[in-house]
Amino acid sequence: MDYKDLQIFLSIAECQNLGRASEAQHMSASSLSRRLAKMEQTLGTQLIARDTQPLQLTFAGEQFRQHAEQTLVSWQGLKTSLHQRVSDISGSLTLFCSVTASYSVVADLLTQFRASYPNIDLRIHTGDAAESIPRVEQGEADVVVAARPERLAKDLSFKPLLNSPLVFIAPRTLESSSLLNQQLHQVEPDWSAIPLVLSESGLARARVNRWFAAKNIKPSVYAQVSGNEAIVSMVALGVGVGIVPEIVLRNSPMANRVRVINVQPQLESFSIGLCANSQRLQEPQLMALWSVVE
Amino acid sequence: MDYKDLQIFLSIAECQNLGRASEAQHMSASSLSRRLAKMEQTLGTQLIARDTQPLQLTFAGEQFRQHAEQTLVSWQGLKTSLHQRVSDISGSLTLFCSVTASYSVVADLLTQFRASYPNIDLRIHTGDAAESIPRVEQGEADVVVAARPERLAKDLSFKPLLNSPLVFIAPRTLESSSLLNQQLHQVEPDWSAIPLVLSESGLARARVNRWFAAKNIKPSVYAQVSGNEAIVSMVALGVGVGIVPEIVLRNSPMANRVRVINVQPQLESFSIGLCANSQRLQEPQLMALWSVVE
DNA sequence: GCAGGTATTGCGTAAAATGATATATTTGCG
DNA sequence: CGCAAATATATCATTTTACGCAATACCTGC
Repeated sequence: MDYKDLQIFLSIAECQNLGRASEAQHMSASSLSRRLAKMEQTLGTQLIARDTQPLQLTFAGEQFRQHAEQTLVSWQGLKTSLHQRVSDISGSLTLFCSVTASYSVVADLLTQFRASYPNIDLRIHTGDAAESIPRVEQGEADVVVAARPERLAKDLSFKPLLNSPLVFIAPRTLESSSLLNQQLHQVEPDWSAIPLVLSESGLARARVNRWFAAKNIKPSVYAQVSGNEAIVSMVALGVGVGIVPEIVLRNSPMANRVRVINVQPQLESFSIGLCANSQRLQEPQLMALWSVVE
Repeated sequence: MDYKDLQIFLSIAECQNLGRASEAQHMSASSLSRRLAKMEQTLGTQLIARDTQPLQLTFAGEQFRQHAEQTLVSWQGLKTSLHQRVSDISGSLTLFCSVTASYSVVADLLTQFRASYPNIDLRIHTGDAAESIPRVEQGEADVVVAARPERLAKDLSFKPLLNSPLVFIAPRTLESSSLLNQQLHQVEPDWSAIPLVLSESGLARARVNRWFAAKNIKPSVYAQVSGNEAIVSMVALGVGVGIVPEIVLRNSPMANRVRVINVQPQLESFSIGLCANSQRLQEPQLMALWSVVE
């Protein structure tokens, strides 16, 4: 039995459904199902009645829930009490990230961070992901969430949080007879005939340029946009094909009006993480943030 | 963090030394060391001061010890409370095993069993391991600890506990000029010239017979003994070469007067475990014992 | 300074967890 | 009643993690 199991169990009990719990825990539902089954096997009792919807705790499950809650509270208490000296460090921290990042990674990060360091005043600024690195270099932000650049300036430190592939997206248009759609159904479409919506600058743009250069193609750029989120919107409107990190797509309300198209070779993945000035990592607030990412 | 980690930590804290803790937990010291290091990394603090002997808890370690104890007590309580219906089953259970088994596997098994089912009166009989299977077949014992036979009678159930290889042992005699020693230092000794001390019967004897038959050798049997423990003693006295399960050797006070010799091919390992009549597994006492072995 | 016991690290192997996919099961609605 | 959507579980390939052994680093007491 693992503390992660306890957390998973509480999450399932709260969500009353594996799917939602799997999102909350950032794990596949199959994994949750198996871990729950294993807990039940360990205890030799059924904890959750599966023949009902929403899921309901059995008597044993209720007992276990109490144990799990109590244990995790004690654990959390221990952790914070051991960090007490640093937990009452105060001050402020300015974090810059894209809107997408603020919805996904940053949201989780903050939950943890606020619990451990309630006295640090965290200010979040959002903007185009391409601006992240410059902002931290120029000291306009203490820390940023950014994709790891090809060559990281040597006075910057990077702490990876997750990977996200860079994908081509096309409008999920109904008129399959459109010129755009005809092109895309070819094995090797004529890219010079396809209007593209690209980032104005930044790592994504650099990778796209390289991808086309490798194929010796001069792409036809319909629009250059600042902010990956806008790319999804424009593609959804049907103006052309765009290229965005998969995580942007996943968090976009337009995601269902757009489809991912497979290309070969695949573009290199983004490694998204925290980035800050190496010297300044000694500052207590930054150390605190760093320590939250285990 | 895992409940096993908590247990390991408590064990280290109690033993004040990794070596003893590793025996108590049936794990290698290196594993304990690594798991302790990982716990400290998780908590971001040192838990045990390594620069002192015996090992001493730091302040954080003391805090953690309290958390661990409290959590494990709560966990143990939960388990027993969920098994309450069966935990107050009473009755008696007769277990037959070899002396060696009673020292090693059975000792641990009993600790667990008594904690979970204090009202079951467990009677232990010890004797030659070769008698185990007959005893359970004839109903003289409710359950036995035995090596898994090649062909298990179909009305018997077997639950493995551990594996132990079957090894050749020779006296660790100082007179390296002895005839026996000269033979054994050959790459392929003349087995017909080496006096052997073997089990009178049982699985070990069957495997030994097969081993020699495969080499087309007629072994020279000096003595046939009932009880593997006696083999070690006789070999220690210098009468010849014996063949015993490694676990018998490890638990023998004669172990240091004897040495293991390598032979090719190696004899097949023993799988040692619990064995009982399949039908009778429905009886509450046997179910209880079975459930203790997770 | 040098044994003897003790903790840690490197490395190859073995076991466990995971996600993607396929399958079974249930729920809700026409 | 039956079909579609949603939900849980099983299977499989892959990755990750834990393990023991052996080699190394470390401390202790003489």
